[in-house]
Amino acid sequence: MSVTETDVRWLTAEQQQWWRSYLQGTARLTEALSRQLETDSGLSLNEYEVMVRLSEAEGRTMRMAELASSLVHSRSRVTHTVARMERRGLVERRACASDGRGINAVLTDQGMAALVEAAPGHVRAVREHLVDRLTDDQMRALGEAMQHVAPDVDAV
Amino acid sequence: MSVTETDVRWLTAEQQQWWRSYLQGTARLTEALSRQLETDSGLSLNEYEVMVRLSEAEGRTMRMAELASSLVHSRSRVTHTVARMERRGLVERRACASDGRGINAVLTDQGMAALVEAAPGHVRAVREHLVDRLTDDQMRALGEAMQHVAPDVDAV
DNA sequence: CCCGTGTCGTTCAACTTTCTACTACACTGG
DNA sequence: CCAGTGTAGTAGAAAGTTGAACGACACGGG
Repeated sequence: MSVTETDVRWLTAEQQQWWRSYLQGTARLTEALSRQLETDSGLSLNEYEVMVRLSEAEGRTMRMAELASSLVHSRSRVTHTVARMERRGLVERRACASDGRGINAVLTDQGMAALVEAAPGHVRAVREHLVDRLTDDQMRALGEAMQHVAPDVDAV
Repeated sequence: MSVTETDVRWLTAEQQQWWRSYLQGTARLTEALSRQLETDSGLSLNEYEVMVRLSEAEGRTMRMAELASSLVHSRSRVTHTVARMERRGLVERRACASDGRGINAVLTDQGMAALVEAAPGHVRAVREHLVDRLTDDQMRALGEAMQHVAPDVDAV
């Protein structure tokens, strides 16, 4: 039997409803968080995420590719982002001792300070727009559901 | 009492964990869906979303601003997106009879055809990466959680 | 040792999104 | 009927992202 239009497994009405809610919700949330960060701290959400990762890494240092895969960004994108941040003194780039191809991105003291200053407002916004509107059970359900997303194998 | 560092209501370890899962999950999901659409249908996720909205509207027609708020995009962004799509014959722009300022975006037959062709693959990807990995309860929980996101009042 | 293959990070150009300003029209109150 | 104010959509430049190609280095097999 050939695959025809009727063989498509469409979403049920319910599934579609929740899927739409998800789409709109993420869009609104991202929008709100970006705006807050940009307005209050002059940082983009991406830059903030970079700083968070670096701040938690050993020696506030990560390889570019590691940063990219953790952010689910292309290597090219991370190159640009880090370059911009370096110009502003938020991060530094250092050759990697153990791998001649590698570059380590390091969060500078200034970058760390910027993160410390930006964090409370960001966390407040995350609470305001999402966390505080959900019970702990709902928040866990949300997180657990999203953990089921397939890791993208063939990323750029 | 002044607001000091210690007054910040940080996320609990658990909340932070779910929040991270959410962030990574959405990133991966968006990435996967964009790639699938781009590869299989030559459409961006945004263009696809525009077409979905239009296809469901009365007369396959929507006002630009309506489209913008439904997509949670800026009006400017929608202007550009629709302009590009118009050049490809997917949509048309028509003056709005009832409001001299307004423009109606209309999904063309060609646009509808493109949507019909792209939809099965997209739905399959949504299932593969998310829906089929969740129980119906989990999917509902996800949708319900995201419905609690505050509608962004002061959007651009 | 060195070749083939693969990874790392960057570059450049094309493309998309954002930001700000602007024109045109709508609507309300005097 | 006509300010004043607000909304709809656009334009153009600046900023960010993508995708492909590239040089540099790593690494295993012959």
